[in-house]
Amino acid sequence: MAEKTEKEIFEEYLSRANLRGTAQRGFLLDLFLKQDKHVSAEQLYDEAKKTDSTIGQATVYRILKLLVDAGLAREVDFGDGIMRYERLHGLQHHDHLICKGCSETIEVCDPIIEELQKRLAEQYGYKMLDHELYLYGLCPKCRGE
Amino acid sequence: MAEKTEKEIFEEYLSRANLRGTAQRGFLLDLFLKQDKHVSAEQLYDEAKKTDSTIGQATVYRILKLLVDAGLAREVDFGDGIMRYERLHGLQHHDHLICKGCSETIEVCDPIIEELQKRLAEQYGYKMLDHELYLYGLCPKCRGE
DNA sequence: TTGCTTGCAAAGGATTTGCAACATG
DNA sequence: CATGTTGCAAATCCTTTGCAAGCAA
Repeated sequence: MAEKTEKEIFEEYLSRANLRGTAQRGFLLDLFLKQDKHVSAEQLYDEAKKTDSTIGQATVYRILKLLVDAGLAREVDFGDGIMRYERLHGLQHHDHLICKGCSETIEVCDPIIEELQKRLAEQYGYKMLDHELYLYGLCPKCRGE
Repeated sequence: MAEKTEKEIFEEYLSRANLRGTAQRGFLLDLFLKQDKHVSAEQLYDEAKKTDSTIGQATVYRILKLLVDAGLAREVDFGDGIMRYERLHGLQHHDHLICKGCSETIEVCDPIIEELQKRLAEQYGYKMLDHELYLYGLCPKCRGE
């Protein structure tokens, strides 16, 4: 059996939550999936306006929240006051390595670190549900300058 | 030779940066050091008003920034839109384990994880300067409920 | 005296919300 | 058709900034 598509997941989520399918929801899901990097609500809004100039930003904010609830997106917070969203479904978990010089961001992953985090939480009796790891540094380019 | 006190560090920082010592700066430093948990600007402001009802919140925001610059405080961001500040000087680095049920926060530390993070960054040619790790889970109490 | 600091209030920027018109199931 | 949804604008929240008066060096 093939894996569910994002569209199927989203529709299933909507109907289970007694929410409705609308043109905006379908359109913004597609547009969101086309982004290959994390996007802010404003970036997605600007992108969306190119196709549908009547869309409202509140709609973009609201639908991004739905995507998070549906398990299709996750919020990433680089601490600059802007919430960004990235695809979650079908991609492996990763953390972020951020250059303090040029803001270039790389997705990284280390299964050993993940495992150690889980154990660390358990040492305190916690059941770990989630984590966020941000590594800040200087990329090769900015190191040299 | 005894280690420098926070007050000394702050005064040194101020004079090196051509800034002035003021009653508010001394008072807020003392008050900040008395907190045993991270505080938000607003919490510190409320606390400060008990002693000095004329202090302004802008002053609190400004002085917290100074403490960060002086290396005496660090910002922690739990993702709820409120920036919190905690003591940095003289205390070992730590990360945060946050209960999603009751918001109880524990400071944790694992030197092995820290080392692996540094190596992970180096694999990508980055020089790691800093990191943030937040572990979200359920504390023993909330696990049971 | 010079110019950094303060407190106040207003401005700022990201996100949320109230509401009337609209569209879905 | 009952209710969820949208777009707009206004409102919110935390934080920053402009400014005139106040103070440190």
